[in-house]
Amino acid sequence: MAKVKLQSPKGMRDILPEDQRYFKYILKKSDQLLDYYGFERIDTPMVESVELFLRSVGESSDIMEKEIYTLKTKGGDMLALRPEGTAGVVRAYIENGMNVRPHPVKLSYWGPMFRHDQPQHGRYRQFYQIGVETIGDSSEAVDAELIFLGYKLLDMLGLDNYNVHINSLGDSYCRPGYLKALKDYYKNRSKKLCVNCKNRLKINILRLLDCKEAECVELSKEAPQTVDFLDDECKSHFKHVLEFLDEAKVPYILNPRLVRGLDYYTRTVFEFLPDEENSQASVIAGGRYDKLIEVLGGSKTPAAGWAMGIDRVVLALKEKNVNVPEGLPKPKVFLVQLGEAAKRKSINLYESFRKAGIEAKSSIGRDSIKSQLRIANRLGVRLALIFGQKEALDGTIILREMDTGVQETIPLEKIVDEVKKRLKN
RNA sequence: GUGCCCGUAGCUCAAUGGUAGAGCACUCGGUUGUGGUCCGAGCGGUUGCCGGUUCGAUCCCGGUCGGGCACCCCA
Repeated sequence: MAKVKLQSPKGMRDILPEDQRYFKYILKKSDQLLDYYGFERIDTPMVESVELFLRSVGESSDIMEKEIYTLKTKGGDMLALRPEGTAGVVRAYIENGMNVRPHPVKLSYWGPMFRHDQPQHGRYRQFYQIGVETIGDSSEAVDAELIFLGYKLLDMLGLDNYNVHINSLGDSYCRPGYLKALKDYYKNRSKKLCVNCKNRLKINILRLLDCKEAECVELSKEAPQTVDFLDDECKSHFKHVLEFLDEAKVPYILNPRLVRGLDYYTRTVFEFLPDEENSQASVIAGGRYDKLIEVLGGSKTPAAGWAMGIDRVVLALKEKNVNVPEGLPKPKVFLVQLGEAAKRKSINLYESFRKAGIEAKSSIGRDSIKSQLRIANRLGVRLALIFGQKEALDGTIILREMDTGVQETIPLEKIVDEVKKRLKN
């Protein structure tokens, strides 16, 4: 068999130890915030039936048309790697009869998502999201709270350069009227559209609005806007959401051309984009999806939510040089062990430092004192403890101040206290 | 999926149409059980992979895989 160099699949990468602290940091902050706001954690499978996404995300969405990872089981079921989190959470809500819980049901999740897309800066085929869903409440306050939380979370993470772009898509009562107006508008102008948009005209007309082709952008400027077609209820809903945001001092930008790539959104849709102009790297996106639960077989239940791209947040944290805590606390003490007897006794000694809450390190496999002290030095510990044959026999240990090289022999039973004392100064 | 750029040791890079080096990193040593600086040694690459041109290719050509960027789209 030919030796083939193994590598991770395209667009999928390893998250190495030195990057784990970013994930830890982001997850910790989001837990702090979301716990307080009453979001309960839910985990759903990374694989679901294709049908679920077909019905939720939408057949004509790019996700279903070209990005979905599908697989056939040995039993013949068609499954898909989840491209996003909401569908699975809603499925779980219905399947587990969560409609009998007090509403709204507030759920949060995090985990890998999969899209077969062309990898690029901040875009991977396996990427990580944190998401929240508030199910069973149609009020404006929910939309506003979600947006506020997104804003707050970014702020807590040390990212304050994001704006909320917001729009309302209307609902099943008023959207048809809008879509018709849009269709009429484009009907006479279809010749000017790009190839893609000509296709969109038939399949998913809303998406014409966020095409980036120059001619299409030009046309969309004059196109009818969703807000002008909202019925009274939708209009009032949108207005109130904005009022809430004003009150909460969340800066937002009304963007009539903001539509989302997923079919299930109704009324409020929003995206968090960085300040820089023309940046498309949205880091949080979401909206209201009052129809989705019905579509997936539940009873009529309004809901809203968002998802945050963790990988993009990590990039932003690095770019902004945000101070992210080390993954492991810096060790204060290094335990040098020489010879069998010392190594045997070291296990308990090491453990007594852990119990005392003192960060210690050792390198149990190494024999020479030289290489062990080298490591101690590299780790930047303040104290080295030298524990050899002789000391193991005498029941003592040598305590060395790394800065000065000054050493002292201490009775073994007093060493933890002595280290504690010295670390205080 | 499309276009442009890229692919030499873990990292950063060098080199020549005749099969490759440096720095850093890593391991070890420089007196018996003592680090940082210094010195020395070692480890480490079928030059991403496959094929073509050639007497000969890491360098030329094609393909492929992977990466970067832009587009499409999106978190």
